[in-house]
Amino acid sequence: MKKKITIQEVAKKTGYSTSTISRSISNPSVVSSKTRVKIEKFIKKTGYVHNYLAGSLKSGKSGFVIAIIPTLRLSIFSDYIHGIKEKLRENGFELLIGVTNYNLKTEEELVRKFVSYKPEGFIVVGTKHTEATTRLLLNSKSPIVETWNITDKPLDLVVGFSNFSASHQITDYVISLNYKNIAFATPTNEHMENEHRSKRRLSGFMSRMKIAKLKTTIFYYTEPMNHKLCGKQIFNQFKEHDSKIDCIICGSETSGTGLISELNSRKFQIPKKLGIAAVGNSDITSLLHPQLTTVDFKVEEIGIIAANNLIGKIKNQKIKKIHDVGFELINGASVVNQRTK
Amino acid sequence: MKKKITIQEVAKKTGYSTSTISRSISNPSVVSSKTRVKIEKFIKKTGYVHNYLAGSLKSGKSGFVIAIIPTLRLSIFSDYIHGIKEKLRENGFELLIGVTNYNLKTEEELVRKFVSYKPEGFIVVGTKHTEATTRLLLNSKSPIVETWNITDKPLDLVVGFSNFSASHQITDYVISLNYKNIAFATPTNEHMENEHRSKRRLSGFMSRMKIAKLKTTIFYYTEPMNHKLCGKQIFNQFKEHDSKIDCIICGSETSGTGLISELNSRKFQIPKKLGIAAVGNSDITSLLHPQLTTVDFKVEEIGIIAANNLIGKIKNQKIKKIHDVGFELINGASVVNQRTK
DNA sequence: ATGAAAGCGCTAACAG
DNA sequence: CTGTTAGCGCTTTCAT
Repeated sequence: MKKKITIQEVAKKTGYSTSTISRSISNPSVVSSKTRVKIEKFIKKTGYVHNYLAGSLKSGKSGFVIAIIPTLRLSIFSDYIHGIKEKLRENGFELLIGVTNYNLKTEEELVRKFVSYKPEGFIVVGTKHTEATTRLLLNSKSPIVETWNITDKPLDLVVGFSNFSASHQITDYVISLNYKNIAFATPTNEHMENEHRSKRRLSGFMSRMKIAKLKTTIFYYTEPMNHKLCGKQIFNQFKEHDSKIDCIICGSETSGTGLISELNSRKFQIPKKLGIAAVGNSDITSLLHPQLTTVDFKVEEIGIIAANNLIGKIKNQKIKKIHDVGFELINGASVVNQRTK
Repeated sequence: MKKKITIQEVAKKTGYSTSTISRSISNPSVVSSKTRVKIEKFIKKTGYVHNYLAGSLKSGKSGFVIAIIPTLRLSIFSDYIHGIKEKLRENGFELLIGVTNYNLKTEEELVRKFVSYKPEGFIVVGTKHTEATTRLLLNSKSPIVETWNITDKPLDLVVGFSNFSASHQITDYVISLNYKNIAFATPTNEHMENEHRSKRRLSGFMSRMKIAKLKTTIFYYTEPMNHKLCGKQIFNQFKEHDSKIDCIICGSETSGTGLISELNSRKFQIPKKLGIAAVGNSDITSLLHPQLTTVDFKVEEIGIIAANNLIGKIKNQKIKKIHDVGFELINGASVVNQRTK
């Protein structure tokens, strides 16, 4: 086992100073090509490995960016991370991921841990945090991007969409199809407690229904991440409900796809006997039949823009504090106009 | 903007030495509780943030583990990462993820970059790497776990399953249901080039078919990550094929779910008019109707065991070099016994 | 249980 | 274009 070789040895053996070695690694263009070639050859020969961590201690630039997400196991979040990661890679930053399981206290613990890594920026999901999280984040003096929601008072930057408007709009669309007895499915309160976004979606629905002067029904599910269970729970409430619901709007892509799957397995005809819509899209919706009518949040784009704006801020560029990426209506066959059917 | 405070200032202001401060942070139990409380209070008050990177430079332990995967956008890989991450977290390691897009040259570049982060271990997908990758990995002197395949000559450790056997077994099962004219769908050669696992799956199919003395048909797809496109391409070849195929085994969960979706959208009855099976499972299969009959690789378990074994090796424990986690047959309704139907 | 001293491996002024 | 110098902030023997 040969001993570890440092930049010092490379310097000694090649006859250059450590600075020149350092430069020829991190900024080759400032070194004469003769020198560079000689050094590179020596490095290749000996298999010297540059210690990035030592460098960042001195330079004060860790190159790390922290992204904190609720879970890695829903495709909306892995697509979002994919967007972030791509943008960071282009700019030479490295990503450290923290997973909260939708728990704000866990988010706090993650932030507490990650500040020790001296990251150059934070990208977090949501605009609601514990006081300690906020303090830690602000104290770090690094740029922060909040995502997946929009607010007029971000900690620093925000890139997202209005969960209220998204829900409002899908409800509006469902109403425009002449559905009259519409239910909204949402996580139970205890599961919403940490998930401000679900509440905003429920509000969006209620608000639009009030305008239409329609009666509202709420169904609940307890396992927001479990497609099948959401589907089953919603179906059970639907079945036992006394008045005749003609459309269910699910508060998430998870519950929406789960419900379609549940109904399919019961050969319950959609949209003939019941319309289904949702707030949120995923790669699954387009594989189901009928395809779910829903609102797509362009999560990868949120990731890309969040990373982009964060990097801009790191580089002291002037960045727009509030970026609303909006959303897009996905017109599936899971609802149909009630007049013309 | 208050200046950054270091361990030195904490030492000075509390009247202790830097060693004591350091200990009370990373190894509190060796410090008297009176001292610890005093220091902790001071830290809380001033918001001092420990610099983890500086510490690891001195201690020689970065705490980083590198995981390299083909993509983050297939749930099999995010579930796998989830398993790894969970185990690492329990043991105080931090995860750095590299994404290859199924390209071995990209894998090489990622490894080249990541060795500079002085990681304490590597977890890679696959047992096939470029020569340079192998050299870099071995040169790093860190433990390495190869995954998703099994080999009797791992670089270091391996945790996986036999792609050949998995494919062999699903073929065996399909044959046992008295299907006679079975096609196998696989990525085109140019897309397999870097993906040894697809070749092994094709071989498993061919081998079992040979034993059964059945004629083989191969269908190809060109975009292994695109569910819908795989499905369409396979369907087109099926439609234009002259002899009457009664079952298609798809080489991946992606193509399998894509094909079911495609057939559903054409109201093509499964398994009545055509049986569908696959090699590989994902969260989508159980939401489709009929549910895909396939082989499940227990990817999260692979992640957990890989991380576990890596950590064991880091801690100089004796770890079994080769760990075959096997696979499990998932019995969906996408195939049916041809005799009794 | 605590302190003093040494230095992990690198980068960044600054000088030439 | 290259070298000299002076640490980055922490951990870790080795003492006491």
